[in-house]
Amino acid sequence: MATNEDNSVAHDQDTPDRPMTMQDIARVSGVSQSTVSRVLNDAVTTVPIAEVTRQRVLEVAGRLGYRPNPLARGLRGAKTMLLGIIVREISDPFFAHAVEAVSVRARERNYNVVLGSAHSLADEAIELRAVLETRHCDAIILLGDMRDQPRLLDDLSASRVPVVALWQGSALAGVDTVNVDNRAGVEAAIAHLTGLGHRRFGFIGEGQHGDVRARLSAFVESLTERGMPPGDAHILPTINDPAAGADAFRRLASSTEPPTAVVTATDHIAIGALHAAHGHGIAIPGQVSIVGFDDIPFAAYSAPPLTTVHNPITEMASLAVDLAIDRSPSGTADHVLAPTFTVRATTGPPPS
Amino acid sequence: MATNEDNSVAHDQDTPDRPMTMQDIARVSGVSQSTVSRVLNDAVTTVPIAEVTRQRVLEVAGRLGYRPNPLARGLRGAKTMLLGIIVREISDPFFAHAVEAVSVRARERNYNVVLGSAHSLADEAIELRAVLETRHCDAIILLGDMRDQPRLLDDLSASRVPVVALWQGSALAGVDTVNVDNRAGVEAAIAHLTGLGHRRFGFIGEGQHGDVRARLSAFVESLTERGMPPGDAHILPTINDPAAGADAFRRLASSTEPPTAVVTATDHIAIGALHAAHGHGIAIPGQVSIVGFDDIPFAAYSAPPLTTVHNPITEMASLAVDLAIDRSPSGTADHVLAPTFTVRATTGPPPS
DNA sequence: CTGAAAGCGCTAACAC
DNA sequence: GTGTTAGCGCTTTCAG
Repeated sequence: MATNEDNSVAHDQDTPDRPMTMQDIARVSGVSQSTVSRVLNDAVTTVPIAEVTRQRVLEVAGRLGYRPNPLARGLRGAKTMLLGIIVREISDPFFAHAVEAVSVRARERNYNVVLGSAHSLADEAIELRAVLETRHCDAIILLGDMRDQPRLLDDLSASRVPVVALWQGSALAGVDTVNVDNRAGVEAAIAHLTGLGHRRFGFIGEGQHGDVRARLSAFVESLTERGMPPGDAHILPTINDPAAGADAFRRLASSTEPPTAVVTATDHIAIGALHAAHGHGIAIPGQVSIVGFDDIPFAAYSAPPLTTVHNPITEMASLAVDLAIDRSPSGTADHVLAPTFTVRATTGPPPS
Repeated sequence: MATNEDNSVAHDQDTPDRPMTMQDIARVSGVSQSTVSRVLNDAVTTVPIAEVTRQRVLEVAGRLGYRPNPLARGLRGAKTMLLGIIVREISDPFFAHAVEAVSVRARERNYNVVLGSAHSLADEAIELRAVLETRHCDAIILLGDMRDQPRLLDDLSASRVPVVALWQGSALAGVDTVNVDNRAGVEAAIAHLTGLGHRRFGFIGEGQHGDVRARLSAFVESLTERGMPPGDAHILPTINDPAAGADAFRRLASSTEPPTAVVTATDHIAIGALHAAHGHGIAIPGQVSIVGFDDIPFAAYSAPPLTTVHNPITEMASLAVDLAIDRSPSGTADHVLAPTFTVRATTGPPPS
C-alpha cells in the first residue's frame, strides 16, 4: 500500500508522451476511475465524496498535470466548451473586429472558438454548419446576414444547438438575435446633418443584406418624414468595399445637383469615399460632409477622422456569447442595442 | 429481406433529432458497422470491398444524410481535422487579415480552425495551448512573436502536435517557421528613399518583438552600410498601435533636425503617423516621406495612400497551413519569403 | 460513500 | 470480402 505509487505512470518528465488519463490518476491515488471523474467534475448534483478522497485525487491530478480530454467528454454527451462562429465575410474589418470581441468573451467564459467563414457561398456555409454541429459545438453564433442562405438558417433553427444571430439586421424566426438599432443610428446621423444645415443627401451602400438594408430604408424614411425624400439618383447601391465606395462617391459627386452630405452604409465604404474625395480634390467637410456607420478602429485615423455611428461591438458580442452559452430554455428573443453617435471631422456646414 | 428497411431509423423527417451513426447506416443497408466504416473512409490501404456493397452503403449514407462524428473519430486516434491558431493580438488588423488567410486555406484543405488569442498574457497562452492540444488539434499555428512566453514555446516544441510559427520574426528551435524577409523589405524601402534623395531618416516602432525587431535592426544596418548611421534620437520605440505611432511622429517632427523620411515598423503605426501629420499640417510627402510595412488592406486607402513593403500574407498563410497539415516527418525548416515594394503616395523627394 | 460496468461513435486488429 | 471484437477517455447508471 505504501509503495503502490510505483505502478504509476512516469510523472517526473516535463513532457510525458502520453497525456494523463483518469485511469492514471485513479491508479496513483488508489481509487477507482469513476471516483476520479466525480471529484474532478464536482457538480453540485453529485453524490457526496469523502473529503480525504477528494483531496488526494485533486492533489494527484494537479501533480500529474492532468487535463480532461474534451473529445471523450463530448462523445459522452457532455459539453464540449466549443463555440462555433460562422462569419459572413471575415475579411471585412468590421467582422474581424467582431470576431475578436466574440472570442474574447468566449474565453472569459472558458469556451474555445471554432471559426468558419461563409464567404457568401451557400453550399459551403451549409457544409460548415454540418461540420460545426457534428463537432458538437455547444452553441453557434452567426455573424452577419445569412438570409441569402435559407437552407443554412432552416437547418440551424431546427437543430438542437442554440443559435444566436449577431448583426443579422433584423429579427429572425427560431433563433435569438442581437442587433444594433440601425434606425436610431441613421436618425442620429440625419439629425446631426440637418442641424448643420444640410438639405441634399446621398446614400452609398448596397441594400440587400441585413444591417445595410435596414440603414438604407431608415435613411429614406427619416428624410421622407422630414419632408425631403431623397431622389433615386442620390442612392447608390454598392457592395461593401472601399473600392466600390470610392467609385460610388465619384458618381455622386459628378451628378447634377450633387448632395452636400453623404451617409454611407458602413465605415468601410466611407473610407473609400474619403479616398475618392481626396483623389479628386473635393474638400471634406468643406464641400461635402460624410458620415459612416460602425466606428471600426480605423475610423478615428482616416484623414479627416470619420464622423460615424458607433456600433457597440464589444457589448453586443458579449451579449451574444452569453445568450449562446446560457441559452434560455424557452423561446427566442430579439435584442436591439442602441448605437451612439461620434462626431469627428468629416462633417460640417454645407458650402454656402 | 425486401422490407427490412423498416427497422431503419426515420429518415423522412427533414431534421432527425438524433444524428445518424454508422450503426444506423449498417442496419439499413444490411451490413456490419465496420463495413460501413471501411466504405466511408475508403483509404487506399484498405481491404477490398465488393462494389455492390460499397454502392449500397454509399447510397444509404447519402440518403440518410450521414455525417461522421469527429469526436468519436478523434477519440479513436484519427485526425480531428482541426487546426489550432494562437494569435498574439487578433485586434491588430494585420493579424486579423492573417487569420483570414489561414482559415481560408485551412478550409480548402477541409480543416476547421480553432481560434485562441494570446493577448500577450503568458499564463493565458499556456492554458490555451493546453486546451488546443487536448482538443487534439492536428496541428497548431502560431501567429506573431511568442518569445516572451517561453513556457508556451517549450511546451509546444516538446509536444507531439506539429507547430508552425508564422511571422515569428526569426527562426525558432524545434518548430517550422515561415517568415517574411524583413531585411529585404527594409532595404527596399531605404533604397527607394535614398534614390529619392533622402539623407536623414527616422524609424518608429517597438524593437522588442519578432518582425518588428528585425525591421529595426535592418534599418540601422542598412543605413550604416550606406555610411549614414541613424542617431538614437531618430529611433522611436513604440508599441504597435496608431495612437502610439501618432505620438512618436509628433516627437520626431518636433526634434532638432527632423528626418525627411520616416520608416515605420508596421502600417498600423504608419497610419497613426499620417494622422498626426495631417493634424499638424505637415505635408506628406512634401515635408516628410513615410513608408510602412505589411500592406494591410487599408494602406491603399489612407490619405495619401501609403507607400509600403508588401507582406505576402496569402502565400505565407497557405504555406504555413500546408506545412502544419503535411508536417514533414523529419526536422524543422525555416522558410523565408520575399516581400515586394509598393510605391503609393506618401513618398517623394525631400524638401529642398 | 465508492467500485464495477456499460456504453457514446468510431477505427483497427483479428477472424472466418 | 465481411463480420466480430476490442477499446479510445470519459460520464453515468447500478450495485454494493
